[in-house]
Amino acid sequence: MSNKSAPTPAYQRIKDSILANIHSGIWTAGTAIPTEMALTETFGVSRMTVNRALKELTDEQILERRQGSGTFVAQNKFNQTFITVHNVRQDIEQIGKHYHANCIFAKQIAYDKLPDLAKSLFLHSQILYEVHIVHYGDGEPLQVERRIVDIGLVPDFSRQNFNLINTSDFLIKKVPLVHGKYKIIAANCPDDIAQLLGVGKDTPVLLLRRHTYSSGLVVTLVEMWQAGDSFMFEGVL
Amino acid sequence: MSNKSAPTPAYQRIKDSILANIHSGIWTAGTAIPTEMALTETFGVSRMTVNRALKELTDEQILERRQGSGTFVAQNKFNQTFITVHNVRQDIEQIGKHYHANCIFAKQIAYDKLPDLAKSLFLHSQILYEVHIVHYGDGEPLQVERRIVDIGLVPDFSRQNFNLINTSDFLIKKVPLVHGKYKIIAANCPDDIAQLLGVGKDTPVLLLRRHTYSSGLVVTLVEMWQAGDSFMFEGVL
DNA sequence: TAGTGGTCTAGACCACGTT
DNA sequence: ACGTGGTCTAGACCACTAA
Repeated sequence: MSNKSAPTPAYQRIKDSILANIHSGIWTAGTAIPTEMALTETFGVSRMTVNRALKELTDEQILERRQGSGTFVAQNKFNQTFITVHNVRQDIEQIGKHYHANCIFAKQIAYDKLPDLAKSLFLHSQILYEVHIVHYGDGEPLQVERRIVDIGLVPDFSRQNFNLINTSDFLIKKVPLVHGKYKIIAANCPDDIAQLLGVGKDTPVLLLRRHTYSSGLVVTLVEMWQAGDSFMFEGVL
Repeated sequence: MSNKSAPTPAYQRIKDSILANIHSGIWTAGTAIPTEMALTETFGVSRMTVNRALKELTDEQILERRQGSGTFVAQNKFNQTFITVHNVRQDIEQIGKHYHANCIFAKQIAYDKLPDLAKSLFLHSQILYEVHIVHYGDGEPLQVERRIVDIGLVPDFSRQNFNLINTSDFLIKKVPLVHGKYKIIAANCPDDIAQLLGVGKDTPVLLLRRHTYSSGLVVTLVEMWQAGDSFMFEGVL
């Protein structure tokens, strides 16, 4: 009765079979697919194995399950697309360019000198540190990072050399399991950023702004500016 | 011996416990966590239940598993962020505005009148259809959609009323399980788009460009323009 | 009430890495 | 050789939905 554990696992064969039925149009969005018991008999496997296949397809938003009712082909897919935002360094190296960084500003700052946006986020913090870092690909400036960190929560931060250490890499080691929110905005490039990026003033740029929490407190607020045509977010559905 | 199926499932309690250890800093990135057998005894559950908890945390990129070696706290997290791009209609209705659409252009177009980008994608297609649609929130134009569809693959497309039917919703029904690539670009708003969006020329705008495949052929190419400050992509890590 | 999915058990064999 | 995770079984009880 034991399974010979063929090259392709049973749950994968079941997934492939279901995907083939959807792909070929036999099962369209909203269609009820066979029950777990039915698939158990069709494929000659235990219910747990069928369950795993269906659960994974549900996690991938391809199926939708309703307890007491059945399993259905999901409606979405087009409507929910994921974009992956990587580390700057990874992004730059992935397009085959040599990466380096230059930290041009690193100072402790007073709470009342913060921009309004930052004030609303760092309500309970007194000790804040700001860094400005330019990220280069093959010697060309591709991204400007402006970051504010609550060094009450990450005391070592101000003692790092950010020409060598990536701020994100450092923070994730010190403050694991963070949670954040971000926005991508198209903006005209302010003067100072334009100079650093080597583009004309009022060139359109992508601004990614993110603040990151740990245990309910904002650890860091970061703005990443990049010239619109030299860099972009990219992803696969 | 049977489990009483408490309000919170056993696998969830195990996940919570592991997350608590990571969150509190007891287990940091790279740390090896207890083996499945050890957790089986600790929590008094079967190995399958422990396995589910660990598998889910691995899928969520919080743990990393190495066969023959062990389970470890993952390094990433900061470095891979997901942005969800929804349907325009969903996005507009989610911010509490009334949605409506206006299709202002819908014509079959000849292959040699395509822009270069489109030519490279629709190599094998002869019958192409282009639509321009403006999406409104509370009567205000928020997004302009320009789309080219291979109606050799989706013949019904040209007969729809896109004031009422969402192009994405229609396509996903006709061409299930598609696969696509997209880019988000910051650009200066061209004249015609600026007029439709009701913004000044050269206002910075977000341009999301996506082409979508089915069975290896490009089904549709779409450009979605939206004013930089009135709309944005947003997500949670 | 009958049928569905949600969860769980107590075993098992296997592939892989480390020793 | 040994311990790890990867997969699987043949049952089971439960919660939920629909008839």
